Amino acid sequence: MFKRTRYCGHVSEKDLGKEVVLNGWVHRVRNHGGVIFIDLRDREGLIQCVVEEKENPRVFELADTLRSEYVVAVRGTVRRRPPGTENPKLKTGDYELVIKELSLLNTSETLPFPIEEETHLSEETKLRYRYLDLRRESMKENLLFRHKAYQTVRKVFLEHGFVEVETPFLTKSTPEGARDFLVPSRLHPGKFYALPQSPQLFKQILMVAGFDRYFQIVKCLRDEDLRADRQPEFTQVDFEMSFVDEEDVMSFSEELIATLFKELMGVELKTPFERIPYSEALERYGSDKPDRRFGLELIELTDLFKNTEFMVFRRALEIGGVIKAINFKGSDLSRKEIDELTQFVQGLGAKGLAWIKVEDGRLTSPIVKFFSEEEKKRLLELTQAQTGDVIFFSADRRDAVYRILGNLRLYIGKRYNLIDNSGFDVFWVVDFPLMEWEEEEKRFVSLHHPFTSPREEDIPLLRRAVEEGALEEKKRLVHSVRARAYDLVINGYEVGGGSIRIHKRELQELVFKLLEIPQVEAEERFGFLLNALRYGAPPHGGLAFGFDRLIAIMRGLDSIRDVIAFPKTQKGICPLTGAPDYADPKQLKDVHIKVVE
RNA sequence: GGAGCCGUAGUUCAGCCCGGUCAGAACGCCGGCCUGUCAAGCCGGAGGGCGCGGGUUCAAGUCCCGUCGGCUCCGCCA
Repeated sequence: MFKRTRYCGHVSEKDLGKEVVLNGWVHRVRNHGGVIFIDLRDREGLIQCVVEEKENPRVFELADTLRSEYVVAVRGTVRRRPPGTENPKLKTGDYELVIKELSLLNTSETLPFPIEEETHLSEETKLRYRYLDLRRESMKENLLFRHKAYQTVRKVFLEHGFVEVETPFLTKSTPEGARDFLVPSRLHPGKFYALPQSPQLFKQILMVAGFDRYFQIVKCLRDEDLRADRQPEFTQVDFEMSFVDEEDVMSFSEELIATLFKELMGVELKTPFERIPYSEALERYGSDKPDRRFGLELIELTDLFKNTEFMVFRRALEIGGVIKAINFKGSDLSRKEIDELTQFVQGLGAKGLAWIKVEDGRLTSPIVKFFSEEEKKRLLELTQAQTGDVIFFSADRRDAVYRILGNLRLYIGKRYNLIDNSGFDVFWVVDFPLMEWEEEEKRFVSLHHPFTSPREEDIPLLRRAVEEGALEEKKRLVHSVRARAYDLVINGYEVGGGSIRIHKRELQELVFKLLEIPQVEAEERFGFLLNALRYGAPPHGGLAFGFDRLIAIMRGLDSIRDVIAFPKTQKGICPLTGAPDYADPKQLKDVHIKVVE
């Protein structure tokens, strides 16, 4: 075999007249009788190679047997294509390689699908033949783009004095948060390691150890249901800094993100990024990671309907709920279209979807008869409704209203192409409450994680909450405690989140107490962190970016599967390898596991 | 745990609403022709019984039930 002197995609003006050797895959063959064209492809691109029967009958004969995806080495001379035969669609389209020598390195069976962009393959086919799927231009570009992003991220961290440290994968299960993946211990029958949901505790301990600035590009594992933007194993760009406050972490994050967008895409993001309070995100968009690239904001109507005759609304008010609406302006929806949206919200758990259509300044709707003249008038004012508008209502518990209208808003935005895809909407969500009441478990849970620090001035509220006996008052106190946390949102995706952490043992114990994590359990689960906090833990904070999501957004993709080399299906299966699979009885015996049922 | 969409040649998909030449198209594949194409072209050919299992019916890709798989979403994801 002869060895490559050029990548196919790198052949250029300066190779004219020179002899080069290319190694690659036969992308396509065009046989015209006396002349054969071979599009030869490698990682860097594609170039046309040509052989004429009368010039080189021996090579021609071999070239005639080539099929798609055969692997070959060719030696030949680069020349300018004859005038009029250039291909402007190819980077190398002005040149071609005249083949002098051809070596067949391997054949290929007929492919299950063509290596081209046009065919949209089912996810299972893509993943089963991932090695072929990744030969396709866009998939290859996704991974090469991701590769460049790793390099840029490392460069920015190094410029700012961060130290790269690896943390363990075989570690300890922590309560709260996602379900852990467990690994049975062979040496300790009945005991299990947990795979890390994030390096959270280790990076805090590295701060206590004095490393001051840490980063890691690291896999995290969570055994939860999958989504287009959620895989059981995913990559975080994780960092932590000592002797800093929110501003330091956020401004460093902004520099990192802005550098990525600039160097990889030439996009200038305006820094500092805008900040919006958590409460505003929910009030206006019904989401803590709103897509602000279109309107359709939520309109508050609870007050307007406080004396309503409409039973559906009244019941919502009686349970302390709220009434909100969105106005789909100028949509002039048909009954059929409204039915489709109704079906959508029913899928979210809504009983139905109340709506009003404005026609010739009049309100048309099955529910309008329940409204007084005054209510109708004020409704038109508050929603600024005009002829052609359709207003959708949700009346329920506050969280349900946010969920239903927030998701309906997104659904309409996508369904009716309201989203402005031309740019990137990048902003921080700040002022999260530290905890919220979890009705199902009848206790408070952390919004971020239990190591997030409350604001200094809110700590007294926390202390009073611990003492408070009356639940309603306790809720009021706890809910008014703000966290020193921040989430980064781009185009409606949460791409990062972090906080200033608790660095004093006493405060950490107070938080555990409110979360009703018993002292014994706290000791058992993360006593090692509490212990570390005894020995001079510096104030610290950090953030982690969801690297897969970030890359997907930058590439304009809806699914992170397209930026992961070997992802899993929605059921957590890898069609390429067949994982997960049954274990060999011997292996199970080694790790002291007996499978029941 | 739940909702929705989808599953028909190697691939992408039409046919399903209104059961009865409905088993089709394109690409790919195989053979032939062809000296400038680049999604080459022209001629010819092979290839599936409609994810799987029940049921309804004289008759089922087509209707019903169940099940498996893919996708999207809710729950879940500190």
